[in-house]
Amino acid sequence: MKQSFDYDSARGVISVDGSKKARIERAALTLFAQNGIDHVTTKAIASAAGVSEGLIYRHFNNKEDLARTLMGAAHQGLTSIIVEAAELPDICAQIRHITSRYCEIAASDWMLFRYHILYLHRFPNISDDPTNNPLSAAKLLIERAMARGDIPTENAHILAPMALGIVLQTAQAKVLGFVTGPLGDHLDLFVRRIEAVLDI
Amino acid sequence: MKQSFDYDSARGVISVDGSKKARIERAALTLFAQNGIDHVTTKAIASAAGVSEGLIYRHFNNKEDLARTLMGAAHQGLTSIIVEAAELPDICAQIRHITSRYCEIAASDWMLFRYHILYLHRFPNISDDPTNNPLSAAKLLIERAMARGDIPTENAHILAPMALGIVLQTAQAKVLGFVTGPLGDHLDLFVRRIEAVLDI
DNA sequence: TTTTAGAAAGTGAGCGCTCACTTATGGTTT
DNA sequence: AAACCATAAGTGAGCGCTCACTTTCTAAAA
Repeated sequence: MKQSFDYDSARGVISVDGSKKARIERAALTLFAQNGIDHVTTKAIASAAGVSEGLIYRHFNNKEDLARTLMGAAHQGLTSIIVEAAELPDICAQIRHITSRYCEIAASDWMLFRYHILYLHRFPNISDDPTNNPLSAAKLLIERAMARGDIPTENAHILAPMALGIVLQTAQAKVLGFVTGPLGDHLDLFVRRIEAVLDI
Repeated sequence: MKQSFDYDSARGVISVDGSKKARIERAALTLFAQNGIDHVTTKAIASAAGVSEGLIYRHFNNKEDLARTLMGAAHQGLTSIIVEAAELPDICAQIRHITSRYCEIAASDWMLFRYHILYLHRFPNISDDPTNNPLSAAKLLIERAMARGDIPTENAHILAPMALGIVLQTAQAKVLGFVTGPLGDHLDLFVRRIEAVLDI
């Protein structure tokens, strides 16, 4: 089965060709993110995508498989941002890169971001791969910075969710309607506070 | 309708008498937190509570009403912790109090905590009341500390989710299985990093 | 204390309906 | 004609919820 939902790391968005499969994926992602997976019918996905219901089952085994595929793409995309950042020389540059890219995706594809935040926990097997998972990747960056002596040695395993949480919890507040406007408006604040959390 | 699910702020847990209504609520909370609201049938709730299915509808209008009542209790309980903290003299004491109580609840009633973290977004009308909502309450504490000159003036509206996120995102990591063991093990680290986020 | 009667609590079989998934049919390309 | 793609109609399992009925509680009347 062709994977048309590859993450385009150069542009920071999910690439979507004009194929019907891609239209199904985009329609499903939007509806899932807005209404919750269980409140979206396959008829509604087909209708929003402008295709027939049966076509969904030509490309995916079932609705859950579709939802999981979308989550896998989102998860992969967000993880790769952190993995890429390992190339950068110091932890400060890494933080700025990751934060900036996260804000970019939140702005350019809020539905993808929202879907990942709200429903990741529904697919436990996706995030339990320690090699492909934002928390593990972030932990690795932090541990390396500690080993280099760039930041004080501390419990990296707990600092990783804390650091990501600076951005993700603000995104959650945006989901709840508490925060309005683009996350990118607060990019500098994010970076400074993540540095504070890591005791830089 | 009698409200048997009042939050017991003296003990930090949800009080549950032996009534059948309370047993329905506890069974529903546990199943909802574990499996997601839409994957729990009313038959399963009744069975777990040891009552008939019809009894659920003597106490609640429908399944959604039950789920909303539970979320309201959880939300109220967690908000009141932050509101109570306003009595304390300085921001450091407030941070320690809130963090400590959050960890206590996560330990004593993890299902309640988990339910609140995972499904709050499903009930937008619950959190849009600015007088009864953890984010607003936290924002108020931060603004007052700024007014007193205890911490530098900054965007309190963004700092509030960041500060809560230190604990909540670690809790989310626990939901995902990345973090294991009680949150309370990291109480001191939480407090220090929240202070860092607020630039104390 | 006993009687009595209405209210409240409790039951569980089954109804109506939704929705994920299938399949028979029609159309298009090679 | 053969192979493939797409559709719309169809199906049945499973769900929330109802309702006729029973049991238990409460308290006033006798």
